[in-house]
Amino acid sequence: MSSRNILVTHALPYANGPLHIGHLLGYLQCDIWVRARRMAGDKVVFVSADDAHGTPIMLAAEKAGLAPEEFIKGIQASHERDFADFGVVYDNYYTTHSEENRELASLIYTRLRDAGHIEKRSIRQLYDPVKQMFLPDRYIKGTCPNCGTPDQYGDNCENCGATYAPTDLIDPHSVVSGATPELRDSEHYFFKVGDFTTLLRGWLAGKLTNSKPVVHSSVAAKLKEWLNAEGGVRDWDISRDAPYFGFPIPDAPGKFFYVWLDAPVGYLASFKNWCTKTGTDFDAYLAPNSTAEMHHFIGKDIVNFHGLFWPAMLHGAELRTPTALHVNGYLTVNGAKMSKSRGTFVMARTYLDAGLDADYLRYYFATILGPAPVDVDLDLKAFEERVNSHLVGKWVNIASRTAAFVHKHFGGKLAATLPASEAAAYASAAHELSRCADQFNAGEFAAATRDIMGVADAANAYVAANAPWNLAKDESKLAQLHTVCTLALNYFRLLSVYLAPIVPATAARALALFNETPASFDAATQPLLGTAINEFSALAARIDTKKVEAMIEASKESLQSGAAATAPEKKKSVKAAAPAAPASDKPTTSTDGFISIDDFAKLDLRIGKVLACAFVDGSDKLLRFELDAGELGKRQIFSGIRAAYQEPEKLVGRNVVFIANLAPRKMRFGVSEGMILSAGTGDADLFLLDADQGAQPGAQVK
RNA sequence: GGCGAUGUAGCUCAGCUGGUUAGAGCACAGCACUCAUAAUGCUGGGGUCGGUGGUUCGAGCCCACCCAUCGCCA
Repeated sequence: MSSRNILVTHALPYANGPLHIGHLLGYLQCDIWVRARRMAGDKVVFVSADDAHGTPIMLAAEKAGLAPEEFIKGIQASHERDFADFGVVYDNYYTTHSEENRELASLIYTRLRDAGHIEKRSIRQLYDPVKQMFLPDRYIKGTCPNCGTPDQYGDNCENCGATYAPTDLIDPHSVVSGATPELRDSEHYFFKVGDFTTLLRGWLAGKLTNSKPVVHSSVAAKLKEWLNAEGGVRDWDISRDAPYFGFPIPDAPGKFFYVWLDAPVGYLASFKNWCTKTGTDFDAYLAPNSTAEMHHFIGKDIVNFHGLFWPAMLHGAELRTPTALHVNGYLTVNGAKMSKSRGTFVMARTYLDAGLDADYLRYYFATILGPAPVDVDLDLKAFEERVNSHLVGKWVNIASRTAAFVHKHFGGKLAATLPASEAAAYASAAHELSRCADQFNAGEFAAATRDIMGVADAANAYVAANAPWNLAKDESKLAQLHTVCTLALNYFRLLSVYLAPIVPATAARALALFNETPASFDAATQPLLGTAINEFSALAARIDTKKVEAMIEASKESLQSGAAATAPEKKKSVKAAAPAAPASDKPTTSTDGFISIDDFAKLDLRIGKVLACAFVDGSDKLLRFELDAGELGKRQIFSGIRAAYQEPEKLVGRNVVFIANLAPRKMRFGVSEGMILSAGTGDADLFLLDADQGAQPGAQVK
């Protein structure tokens, strides 16, 4: 049994929105790896944090009418709940907006500065004179200088794909204030990454890790490309001007660390926070000569930060460099980029709310994950089939079809011994799966699940070949029956042990059959004999297609309610159908049950005067309303309240309340342009909301 | 435009440093079984391994060029 000391992190989720299943790909991969290392006997410290700084968060908080510190707390709570519910368990989950992080970031910066690796120079940037702040490229829009398409972002054109500087835009304007930005000079601080080219080449070649590769070969190729670029690795701009939500740079008034400087430092800050709580020696892991390992799980979009800047920063600050980067690709759904209109941009919470089991997504991801940073696909049909077939049909079924015999004929006890042939069969299977520990270690999850299912197939074939249901009919063959069931249940136990890192909750229930908990791979080396087992009860249900459909449907709906209000900052995030990209901007959404005033403001509630109301031919639920909405004109709205209002003509003249900016919905009887509000439980128990006399049609409800 | 990754049965993928008739799972067809959450077992159909041209006694695996997809950079 090995006994490595390992510090593990995954990319920090950005604190401006909820997690989606693309994020989960990398996080679950990381959690599976951690669990597998622990079961192999290693000591693992698994830490993470919310990435809480940067312009997008500052502006999102402002929009929500909250201080950034308050804003990020709500987001973090939602992240932590999602992680817990997907079985991702940390030793410490923290935030980059912490005292430890401020100290560490400052320390690293100061050491780099004192060693001469920081340089100041003036750069020219677009400035928003109204908002009085410098604007990141994404916060400037204008007409593409290449093809003339209007309303394009400051870094590239969606239409022709051209890339350019925001200063090249024709008719540029700030998406924050709408003002025309002006060019201004500002002094910025740069980290001279190029000073560390030799170190980085050596690190990539494994010279600091006893020749163990630090990244997958394809990632190494990419990093070498950057290292070999003409003119070397360029200096990295690490400062931002106030106002900025982040840490001030020591001795540099008005300057703040760029979010990407303190984000990876956040790994260490979370770890340090844990060290303090547990009395662990931080330096034992972080000193340059440490024998502990440091592994980072990241998405392929942030390889440059972790494969160039980060090792250079660490080394320059006299800290150890990472042992390995585990890079995952993007997640596509049904073969295409996650899409809000197709309902495949699924939030982690939406998956759970649809009633789907977290372990099922973990398992599916495991079956498609390898060590290469390639894009993988969540094919929803394959997801159902594979989970149903592998977990329910193969694995759980082994216990389901044999445990009852043990209780019925043998008092619930496994046989005390196995005949030589059965003992050998078990040993062979256990030996075969023992290599899974290495497969998990190498990130070969797909290979591991293939091998595990191979043993499950063999176990089912064994049961079929020995037909215990026939043996049970013959008194003289009961011993043989006992043997068959005992071996089959031991196969089941063996499989449960090796599946435990992937489907921890289900495996825990499985091993509870034997009064065991998933602890180590070694536990499965020997079969369990002579002991009592518990009654078998269903461990895993087949996926109901309707739940998957409901999840897709719910994902479509979340678009409709949020689309209108978040216009300025939605595009870039669609591209990142993927892992945590800490500096990307995603639409802001509410978190833990509370909504912000901003969320409320998205609803355009209005008074509508009922001009006409009648039954709808062909529907026994709907009433067709025609409303006078004042400045908004006339609206046709279908409302399912017929059971409560049998005489629709009597509603004419009332002032009802309706949602004016609900996305129009095409129905069989026409387009419904909003939703009329009523109170009650449904059917006949529904009461229209209305306003007192005097309210004008079209008046806003606030 | 430069560079990189990927491209193997309907789908998802294995194929180690080149070596006999290219594999698995799912899906599909037939048969068997009835212990089990209609789960399981057996059998079968199905691929000129993106294309072309090379190297080699021999290439899915090596080389060159091309095509497609994705990405990085300018």
